[in-house]
Amino acid sequence: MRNDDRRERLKAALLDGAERTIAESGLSGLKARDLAKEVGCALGAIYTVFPDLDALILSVNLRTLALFDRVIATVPLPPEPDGPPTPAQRDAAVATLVRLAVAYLHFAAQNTTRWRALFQHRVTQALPDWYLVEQVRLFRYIEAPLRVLRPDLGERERALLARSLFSATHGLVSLGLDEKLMVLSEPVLRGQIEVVVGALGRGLAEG
Amino acid sequence: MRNDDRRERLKAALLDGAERTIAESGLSGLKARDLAKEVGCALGAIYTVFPDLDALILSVNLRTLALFDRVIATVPLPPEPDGPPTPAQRDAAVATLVRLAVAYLHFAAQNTTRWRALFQHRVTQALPDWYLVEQVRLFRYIEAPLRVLRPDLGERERALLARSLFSATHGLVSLGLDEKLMVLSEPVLRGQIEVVVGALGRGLAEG
DNA sequence: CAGGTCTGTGAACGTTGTTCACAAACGCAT
DNA sequence: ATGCGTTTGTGAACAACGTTCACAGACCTG
Repeated sequence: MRNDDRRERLKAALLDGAERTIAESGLSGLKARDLAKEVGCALGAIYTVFPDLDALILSVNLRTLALFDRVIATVPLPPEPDGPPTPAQRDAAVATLVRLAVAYLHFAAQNTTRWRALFQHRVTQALPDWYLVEQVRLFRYIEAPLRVLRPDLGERERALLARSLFSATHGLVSLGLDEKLMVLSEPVLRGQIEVVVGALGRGLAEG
Repeated sequence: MRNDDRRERLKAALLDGAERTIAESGLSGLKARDLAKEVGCALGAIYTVFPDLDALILSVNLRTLALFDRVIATVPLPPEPDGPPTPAQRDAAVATLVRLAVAYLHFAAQNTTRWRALFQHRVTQALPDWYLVEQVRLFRYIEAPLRVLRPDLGERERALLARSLFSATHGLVSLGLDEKLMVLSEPVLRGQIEVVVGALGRGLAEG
């Protein structure tokens, strides 16, 4: 029992260390030897807890997703009317979409490297189930305002559209914060998100 | 002179080989030793033409951008009315935006690995000027229909909005073709792009 | 053709992630 | 408490990578 305990503590220490390093220097800054030195274990000890560094990174990414989930959960969702929405309800739903997108931007801007690791990390083998489950959970937040804007859509179509709205927002944030194109400041980027997501929401409602 | 000639031929051979390898196995499949063997030169010869592999990749990426430019140039752009646009002109502009986005999707789907290399490749140092110039050139295609939809915007605001529209479309395509979320088929993705970019265009016009 | 310059060569270097024979620590029965 | 089998952590060793560099050979020039 004492042994399992140590194993758990080693795992936690590795996750903490890896998270800190990624937050500080990005994914490419994570080196097996440095990490071992940081947590005070042997190089090989890492591989007694995780099959490889990819699995470790995936676990760190899960932490990031959970952190984001706690942030996004604070965005108030609109009540869902039964019939076709009134103009005011429509505007409220659009505003919710914008708030969700801005929350995403804010999180990405405040946790740039950790957030980048979520997407920068290319996967070699199939992703574990818990990773996909967490993703679907996050999409549900988008589905609520969509139910107001497009009550005509079926469950499946709405889920697909939610994913697309996330993808579009992610593109805005991702390329906005990327050095590859010119980096935009968060306020400018927020303005663009308000314009684009706002237009998107209004366009969806009338379509 | 004969010497410069050989140098040019070596450069072209390296670019061809690297392009082929990237198209076949992605960025991570590009290895200095394999490339040298493929083009029949010594390992060190690569570094007489390019300072490092990053520069080589950047040159391959420029080729990809040029290839895409030839594709996107075939999309017909709407004539630009002087005053406020008629509803028909507005619809035509929206249709152009959708066509541009679909062309982007189609190119990405047909040249997946080459296209991925454009964004997967994280840059360490500042990007060369010619790279940025090419990017701006591509944004111009989006600016034309925007001029119809939003004649009220200034040059700078319109350029920014064009960039944002590209970013949103890129997000749709990028995550749509990514294995990290579930991969969508090109037809499904095209449908989503039509819905989202269409709504976006209409929402922009009325806003 | 001789001399100097430039260029391609591939062995060698430093850094990676990952493995594995061995030693140390642990748990349990005596 | 003590001994013994098992499990666990160790870090040297391995393979693969990008990059460098002393040297040998090819090239141009007088």
